Amino acid sequence: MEASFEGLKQELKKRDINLSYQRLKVLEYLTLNRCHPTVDQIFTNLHRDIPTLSKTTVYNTLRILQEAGLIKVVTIEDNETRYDIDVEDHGHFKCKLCGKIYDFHTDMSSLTFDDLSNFRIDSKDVYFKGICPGCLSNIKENKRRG
Amino acid sequence: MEASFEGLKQELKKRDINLSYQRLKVLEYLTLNRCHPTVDQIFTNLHRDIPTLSKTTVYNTLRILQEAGLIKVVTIEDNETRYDIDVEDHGHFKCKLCGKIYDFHTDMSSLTFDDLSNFRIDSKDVYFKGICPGCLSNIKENKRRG
DNA sequence: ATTCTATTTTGTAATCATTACAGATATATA
DNA sequence: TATATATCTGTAATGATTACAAAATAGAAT
Repeated sequence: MEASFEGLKQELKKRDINLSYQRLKVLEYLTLNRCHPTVDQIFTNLHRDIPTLSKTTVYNTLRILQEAGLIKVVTIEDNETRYDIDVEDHGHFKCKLCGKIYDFHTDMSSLTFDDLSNFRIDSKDVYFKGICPGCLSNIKENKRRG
Repeated sequence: MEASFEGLKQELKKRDINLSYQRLKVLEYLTLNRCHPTVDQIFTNLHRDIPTLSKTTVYNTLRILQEAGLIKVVTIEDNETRYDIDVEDHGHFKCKLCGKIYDFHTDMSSLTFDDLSNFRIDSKDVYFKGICPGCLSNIKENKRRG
């Protein structure tokens, strides 16, 4: 687990971001928890290991990592900003019932759209919403039982 | 302008939403201002005509209209919830420089993605970010002038 | 038109996420 | 080790949104 630390350090150095214990820990958390955590989740979990950790530091770190292109912000819902270590193009599906966010692979280049040739497109995000298989089967189960 | 009121009333009645002056005005504002306004923009503008209007009412109304499927929430940015009267599938492009949000037509059905056949997909959103033509030419202009 | 009931609106207070800021701490360099 | 710089921390401030109760309004019944 601590082994990947070296790799993360390289990533930060490559981008001229000074390494600090807090920054490495945030990055490590995102690497190990690919569930698109919120700031609060990150803070609460890291706080167990680092009792002096401040939420401000988590915010600052996430901003720096995002500006460096190491992480992506997921704004699929308006009341909860989430963070994703996977910066490759992919889609996000949010289940309305359990709230879980699922990754799915999509080929963004397959998407046809109006002529935007005079626009400089830097990023593309695809967000789906609906109900996941687990919650769907729960619904069916409840119906059967009445 | 007031002529479209009748049409909007029908829309509300069809969905069992009681009509009130405030609700009609919010809906009318969104119909006439298709720039994906924020709550604050809607409130500030309507407040000129309706001095007693409360921001809470704007929030309540937007929630009701959204639940009825009459409007869509645009969460392309994490710090500003925006509202769109156009509920048909289409993409949103946000310019990083001027902040303006542009609509563009896309064919969502052209997008290829992983097997989600066990998921119930209710909505699809496509968000692009980058720089719009106007801001791009401003950049060029500034460079030329040094 | 008047009364009654249910719904909606309003305004304030509470909540929650995020940012600003300044002092304390840690890091890198000489 | 001393010094300068960058980072972290904790509190306070901000801004968006929600909760809530009283006031106002709309629609139905008389």
